Amino acid sequence: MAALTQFQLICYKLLKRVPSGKVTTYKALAKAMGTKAYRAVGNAMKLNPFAPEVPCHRVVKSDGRVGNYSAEGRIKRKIELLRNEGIKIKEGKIELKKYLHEF
DNA sequence: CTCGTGACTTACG
DNA sequence: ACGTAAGCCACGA
Repeated sequence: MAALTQFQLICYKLLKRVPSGKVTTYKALAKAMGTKAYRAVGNAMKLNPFAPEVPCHRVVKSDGRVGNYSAEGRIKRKIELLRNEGIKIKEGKIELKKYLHEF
């Protein structure tokens, strides 16, 4: 059962705001919630009880790299999903200039 | 409370 | 560009 904390709920809520075809970074996410818990944000994604509801695959690292992914297929799956949304990826990297969504 | 872990970031060499 | 170190926060044991 989901024994969620406030921190998690905020992460998911913000993440749901990200439209399809766009991505966000852990940094932007943490900043939007008023904290520097970049790592904690990642932990929240890992927990992700709202799997398809929360587009955790749209969260990438601040340098444009895909980062990690806990679901089946790991990073491969994440890239596939992003590509499916119309996002082009270069050697595991994303053009943040083009796809970065700011809150 | 202290400690270890992590889907991170930045700085330095 | 690459690897390492330090900093940062949340969570479970």
